[in-house]
Order: sequence, then C-alpha cells, then structure tokens
Amino acid sequence: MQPTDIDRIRRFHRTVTRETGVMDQSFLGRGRPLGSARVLNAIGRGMGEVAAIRDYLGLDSGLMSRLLRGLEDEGLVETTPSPDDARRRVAGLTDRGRAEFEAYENLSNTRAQRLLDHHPNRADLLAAMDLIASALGQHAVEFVECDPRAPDAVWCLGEYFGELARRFERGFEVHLSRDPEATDMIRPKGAFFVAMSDGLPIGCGGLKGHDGTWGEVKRLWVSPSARGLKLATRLMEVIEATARDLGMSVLRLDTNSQLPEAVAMYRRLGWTEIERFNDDPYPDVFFEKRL
Amino acid sequence: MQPTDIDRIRRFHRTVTRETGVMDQSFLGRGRPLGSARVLNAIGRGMGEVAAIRDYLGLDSGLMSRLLRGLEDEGLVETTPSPDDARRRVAGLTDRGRAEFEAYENLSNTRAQRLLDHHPNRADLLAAMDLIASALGQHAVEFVECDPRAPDAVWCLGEYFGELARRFERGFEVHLSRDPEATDMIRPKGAFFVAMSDGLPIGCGGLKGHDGTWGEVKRLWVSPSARGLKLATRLMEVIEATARDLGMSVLRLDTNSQLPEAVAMYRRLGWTEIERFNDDPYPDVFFEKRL
DNA sequence: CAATTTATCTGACTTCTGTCCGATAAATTA
DNA sequence: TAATTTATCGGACAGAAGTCAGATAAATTG
Repeated sequence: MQPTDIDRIRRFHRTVTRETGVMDQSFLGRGRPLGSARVLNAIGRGMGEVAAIRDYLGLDSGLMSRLLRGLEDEGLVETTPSPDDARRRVAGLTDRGRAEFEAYENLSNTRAQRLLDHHPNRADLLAAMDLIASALGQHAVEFVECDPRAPDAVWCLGEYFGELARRFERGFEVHLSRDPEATDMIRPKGAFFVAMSDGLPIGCGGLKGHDGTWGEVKRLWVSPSARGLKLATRLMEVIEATARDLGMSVLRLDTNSQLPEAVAMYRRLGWTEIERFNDDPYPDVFFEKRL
Repeated sequence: MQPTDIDRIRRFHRTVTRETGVMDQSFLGRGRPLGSARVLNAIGRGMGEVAAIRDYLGLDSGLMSRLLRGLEDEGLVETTPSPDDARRRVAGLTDRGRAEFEAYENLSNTRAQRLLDHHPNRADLLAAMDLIASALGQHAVEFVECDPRAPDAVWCLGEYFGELARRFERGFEVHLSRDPEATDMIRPKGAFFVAMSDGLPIGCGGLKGHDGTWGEVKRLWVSPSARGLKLATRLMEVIEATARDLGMSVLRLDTNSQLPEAVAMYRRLGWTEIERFNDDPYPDVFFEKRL
C-alpha cells in the first residue's frame, strides 16, 4: 500500500515531535523548568524587550513576570527600564546568565553535530532542512533593512553572484557589472533589504537611487530553499513601498532572458518592458514601473 | 556571514518546534489536556496494551492509569483484561472515542494538506521530509515479518523493481526474473521482512528457502530517503538470524555489478564471491556465506 | 492637569504534569 | 502451596503552567 502524501508528512511530524521531546528532556536536565529555560534562551538570542519575549513565547503577562523574576533571583538576568519608555523593561544576561545560556546552546549544538556526524550525506540533509524550514516558516519572514556591506547582506550577494555565474552561458564576473556603490543603496538615496527567516538570511533586494528622480531595483535574490513561496514578490512590495516613501515616481530594472522566472514575475507584478537604459553587458531585458 | 551547518540545523529545529507548538495548541482546542489527547491518539493508532502506550509516551504508571480513567469516564475508551495475561489491560476506543480520534486526525491532516497546498514543489518537500524523518528516526526502525504479498511489502517491491528498471542499462522486466514464489518467503520455508519507520515502509528483504538446506537472500531494498543509515546491514542481520533459526547452514545471493554499493556491502559483511549458481539473466555477481 | 491607556507586577487560584508509595490481583517461581 | 514477581490502580503530594483580577507607575490623550 503506497503511503499517501499526508502519511509522509504525518510521519515526518511525529518523528520531529519525538525529537523536540528529547531536546526538552535534555534541557530539563539542567534543573530548570522549561518555561524558564525558554525565557533565558530568548534573552540570550537577543530578545531584550519583555513584551517581545512574551509575544514570541506566547506567555501571559503574569507568568512572564514571574519567570523573569525567577531568573533574576537566580542571578542570571538583569532588567532595566527602557530608556525611551520607563514602563517597558529590557532584560539582559548577567555573566552567570551568559554562561548558563551557553550551556543550553551547547546541548543544542552537540545534538545537531551528532546528527550531522551520523548522516552520510550532509549536503542533502541540510538542503532538506532548509527547504522545510522555509516552507514552515514562510509567514515568519522578516524584511530587515541594512547596509549592503553588512555580513548577512554580503553573504546573500555572494550566493547571488555565484548563481548568476552558474546560469549565464558566458559566465558572470562581478567586477564586469556596473556594481552600484553601496551608498546608493542606503537611505536617503536608496535602501537594501535582507529577508531573514528565524535569524538566517534567505533573500535580499536593493533599491538604488538615481539622482532623486528614479530608482533601480538591483540584486533581487531568493535562496533556492525558499523559492516558490512568493518571497521575491514580497521583497518587491517592500522595495516599491520604500521607493514611494523616498519620493521616487519611477522604478526601473534590468534582467536577463536566461532568468525566465524573473521576467515572468516582473510582468505579473505590473512592470512594462522598455528600451535598454544602460550599457551593462549582462542584461538583455529592461522593465519600468510607474508608482 | 555564512550560516554554518549547525546554524542551519538549529534554524530547522526552531521552526519545527514552533510548528509542533501550533499543533499542540490546536489539539488543546478540543478542550482536553495534551496528555489525554496523546493517550487517545496512541490507542486510535493501534496501540492497545496499556504498557505499550505507557512506554511509547514515557509515562509513569500512576499518571497513565489516571489518564486512562479520565478517558473512560468521558466514554471514549474501554479497557478489558488481556486474554493471555489478566494482569495486563488492553484499551480500545468506543464509538464516541473513535469519532473523537477522527477529529484529532482531521486537525493533523488538514494542517498537513494546507502545507502541501501552499508549496510549489510537493515532490521535493515530501522527499525532504522523508529524508529527515529517516535520519532522525533511524534508531526507531522496526523489522516486521510479513507475507510478501502484504500491502506494505508489495509497495516496497514495486519501488525496488522500478529502481532496477532505471539502473540497469538493459532495463528490467519483472516477469523475466525468476520471481520466487511468495510461499518460499514465508515460514517455515523462508521469511520476508519490511523495515517500518513510524508506520511507513522504508525497506525490505526476503529469505527464500531452497529445499531446507540452503537459503537465498532476495529483494533487499532500502528507500532512497533512508540510504546510508546502515539499514541494509541491519536487514541482513535479521535475515541471517532468521536463516539460522530455520536451520539453514548456507546463504547465497545474486546481484549485479551495476549496483556497486550492494556488492561492496556484501563483501564488508563477510560474504565470499562464488560461481554463478542460477541462470537468471540479470545478475552477474554471486555470493555465499556460511552460517 | 485630569483622565485614560499601557506595560509590568503581584497574589490567588485552577489545572496539568510528574513522582512516590502502598494496595491489589494475576502470573511465575521455588 | 507459599513466596515472589509483575501490571495496574489509587491516594497523596509537589512543582509547573496557565488564568484572572486588581495594583502600580509611566506614558498619552483630551
């Protein structure tokens, strides 16, 4: 009897549920209830605002308060009133708290490492995990505006150029392309966005400002693991909104007919094909959109 | 900054943890604590013996007893003493219990279906899930002895023949091969095993009895999603143990040089190459092992 | 400036989860 | 047959998780 698609998903789900149960057990091994451990980990991972933690973990305000107090009593956490709104509190780890957080991190990391060590095909396993994480987390993607020279942005751009090199018959050399100055993709001239899924970059897109009147969409890239989830469309929406915000009335972009998915998407999003507007050697299709 | 392998696994883990949290919430929506819901689901999925459920869910005997009683009070479950050991109790669903179980099943199924519907590439998503489920569940594989004509066995054999057809240059036609009678792979003559991972078949192997003196290993197959996890080796161990149990002193098998992984494995497991012992057109390598 | 809203805290309470121990009754062993 | 082991049950209890209503203090609004 052939397993149905649903059977396969459910088997996956059960296996993975068992796995999280095991992780929970090992967390409990540090002698702290799961609730406290989760709060500690949220703080350690950079969440400072009490409200943000509460929201992330879905906790009642009373419960949150008590868990935080417990961690304070243990000497792991300190809270201070937020500078711009003294009602809010910001939590941070003490030295002991940081050590304890690292201990939890080690538990998770060694478990991950063990899984990796016991698998014959790391690349496929990791690709499968990326694919699933993107599929499950597609509604939890954050679009973070940053400097295109920031680490996450640079990583995305590296992947982007690498992919172009693979897909273009003639290859692709970064320095051949008119690489816009990073400062053209920073406010107030332009902007650059990285799509973050649970802390990992999975896509990017830039808006390059041209002497205040028009903008150019550049470097739109989505990780292979997140393709098909309409992430590029959402990035474009963010970029268009930013362009309007910056007072631009026209957007342009160039692309290549060897990237048919991209060309199709621009058409679908209401862009119209125009004449070549630069002498860049790589693109052979040009689009424009009035805002 | 490039995400490390560990980062990627941890992201996967967090995403999937969030997902199970959502499922738990939706289960709670039926107004029953998670513990009870889990017991009900275990029973619905075929676990009858109280001890088996307790073991599967890792529950204390007292807690188990109380949860079971709660479900009985709700009229969802009935327990009867086991026929062969009246100390043990066997739990079963009442009609109302079955309806309630179906309701939980629907919650899980619709969530799975929704995920499937929202993804552009079902085949890749499912393959990724199979791969991960096999990697995580490699220590929870059960080797079930069954009739080679049973549904799970037939499905595995279909996959097996399909793969042979793809890998052999000359193609592969099932009827050309000397297809051993199913009854030769059933006790007392022989045996057939299906490797089950959480209810889904992921591999198989047969032991064909030849007039009581020697046995032949046939139809050894492992699902692509579970390759590299030493599953074939474990299947072989089960088959060899069964052969000893049936009083066989020699095992033989044939394979093909176009399946180098298989040939390498047989050597590693202590098999020695021998002369051709049948006139089957497909195999070109023959092995023997004395027990 | 008074009234209202917002973010957090506290206490009281319920339910759920997990543990321990002894009771019971059915097998198993000596 | 008596003693022991095994599987379940039930009571008592402790800690964890979650809910609710009010208290407090800092913003915000009118």
